[in-house]
Amino acid sequence: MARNSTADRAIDVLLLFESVGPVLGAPEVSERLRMSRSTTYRYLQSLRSYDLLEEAEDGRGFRLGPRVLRLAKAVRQGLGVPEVALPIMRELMLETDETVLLTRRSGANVVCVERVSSQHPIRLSYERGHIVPVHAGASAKVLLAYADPSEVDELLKNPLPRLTKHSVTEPAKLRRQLEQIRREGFAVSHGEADANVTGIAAPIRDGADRVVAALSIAGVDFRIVDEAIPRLTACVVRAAQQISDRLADGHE
Amino acid sequence: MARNSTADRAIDVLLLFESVGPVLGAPEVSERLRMSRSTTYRYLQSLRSYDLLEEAEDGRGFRLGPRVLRLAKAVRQGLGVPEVALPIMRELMLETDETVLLTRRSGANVVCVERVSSQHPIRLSYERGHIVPVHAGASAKVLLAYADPSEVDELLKNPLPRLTKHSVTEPAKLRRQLEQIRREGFAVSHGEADANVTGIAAPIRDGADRVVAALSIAGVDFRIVDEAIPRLTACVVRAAQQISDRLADGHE
DNA sequence: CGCATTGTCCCATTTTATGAGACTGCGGGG
DNA sequence: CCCCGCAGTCTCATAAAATGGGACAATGCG
Repeated sequence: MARNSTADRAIDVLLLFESVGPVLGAPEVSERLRMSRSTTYRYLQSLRSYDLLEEAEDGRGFRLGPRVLRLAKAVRQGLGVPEVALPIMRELMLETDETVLLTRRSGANVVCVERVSSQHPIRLSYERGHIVPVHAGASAKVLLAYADPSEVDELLKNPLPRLTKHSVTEPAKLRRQLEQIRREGFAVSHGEADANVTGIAAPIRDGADRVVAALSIAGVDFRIVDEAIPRLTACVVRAAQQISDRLADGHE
Repeated sequence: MARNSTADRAIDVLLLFESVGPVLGAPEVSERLRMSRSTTYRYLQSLRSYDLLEEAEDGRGFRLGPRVLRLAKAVRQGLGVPEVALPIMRELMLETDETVLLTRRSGANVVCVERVSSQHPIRLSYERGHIVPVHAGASAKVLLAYADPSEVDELLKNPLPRLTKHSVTEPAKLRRQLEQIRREGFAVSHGEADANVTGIAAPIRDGADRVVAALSIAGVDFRIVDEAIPRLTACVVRAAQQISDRLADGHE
C-alpha cells in the first residue's frame, strides 16, 4: 500500500499515548520509535500545536489533549448509525433493563460507539471507546461472523488471547460458533470478554445489507438468567432489525 | 516554532473532518488543502490504515474512524482530573439536580471533558467534546479569568462572536467580568452561550494552585431562578474546592 | 455510448525530514 | 556549593522523503 512514512510516524507518536500509556516523556517516545531526540521533539511540537497533545503539569512528558475529545465528538456525526440507533437503543434499554451497546469493528478489536446505560443500581457501564478483542463477547462474535472471510482467516492466524476462563481461544471452535451465529442471527456470550457478564448481540445492516455494526445488551450474569435469554434475545434481534430498516429507508 | 510540515499536513487532513464536515471526499480534501490528488490520497490512505479514517459505505469519501473513539477514551486516563472529579460531580448533581460539567480550555475554545447529566426530565445534556468559544458561558469565563494574561490579550484581539443576544462581545466589559470572577471565585452566565441556559462555574486548581479546569452546573433558566443561585453557587464552589483539595493531596 | 470524475500508480524533481552535535538550564547528589 | 546528568532546543550538512504531473483504469451519469 502506498503510504506516507512521515505522516505515519506522526500518527505512531499520537497512538503511542493510547497503546503504551497516558503520560509519556519525550525520551521514552524517542526510544520506542527509534527516533533521534530532535526528530521526536519536532513531532511532539507539531501534535502539541494542534492540541492533540498537551504537556503534563509538571512539564515532564505529554498526554493526549482536549482536541482529541472534539474529534471524537465529530466521529458520531460522520457515522450515520448512532443517530438512527439511539432512540431504539433507549427503548431496548427500558424493555430489557440492561445496558445497551452499539459496537463496530476496528481492526482486531471491537469498539463501543454508543451506549445507553441501564438505570439499575447494579449495572454495567461500558463507555464509548471501550474495546475488546474481536473474538470475545457477543458483539465481537457477531461482527466477526459477518466479516470478510479473508479477514477472519487473517485474524485467526494469531493466537487468540484468553481474557477469561470462558474465552474461546480455539480457532476451530470459534469458526463453528460463527457459523451458528450466521444461521441464527444472534450471539450469546457467557463471561467470554468479562467475567460474570452475559451479553446478547445481533447484527445491524445498512441499505446494501452489509453488516455495519452490532447491537447488544450486557448485564451481570445473575441478572440475565437462562430462562430470560429467549425473551431478551428476541428484543435485541427486533431492535437491531428496526435500526437496519431505518438505515435502509434513509440511505436508499 | 520548529515544526514538521508533513506531519502537520497529515493532522490538517484529519482535523478537516472535525471542522469542515463529517464526510469528505478526496477531491474536496485535495482542494481545501491545495494538494495534488496523488498527495491527498497518500495522506488519506495513511490515516485509513490506522483506522483514524474509514471509507463511507458507498465508497464516496471518508469519515472519522473508530480509532478516534479509542483515543478519546485514553484522554481521560491521561488527564488526572476526571477520576478525582467524577464522584464529587455526581454528588453535586444530586445536590443541585442539574447537569454537572467539567471543562478545560483548548485554544480559543472550551471543551467539555466530563459530565454528569441531571436525572430531571427537562435537562441539559452536553456531551464530552462539546465546545464553546472561550468568552461565552460561565465555565468559559472562569477558565479565561485564570488564563495567562498574554493569552487573554491575544484572544481579545479578534472580534468575539455573538452566540446569543446575551453574549458578551465587548472586550472591556468582558475584562471587567473576568476581574469580578477572580475576586469572587465563581462565574454566573445567563444565556450567554446557549439561549435560556443558566450556568454557574468555579475553578479547579491543581497542587501548584494553577487553574486546570472548571466545574460548572447548567440548567434551563426557568429552573435556575435568581433566588436559588446563591445556594447553587455555594454548592459548586464547595465541590470545586473539594476536587482541588484532592488534586493537591494526590499530586504532592 | 462517450464524457466526466474518481481512484491508482510511476517517476524525476524538489523539498523536507533527519540525526549528530553543540548549547542551555535545571535539579539531585556528593 | 559545585558538579554531573538529563531534558529540551537549535543549527546544519546530508540523506531521504514527499510531491505533483501525467498515464491509466474503473465507475457513474447523462
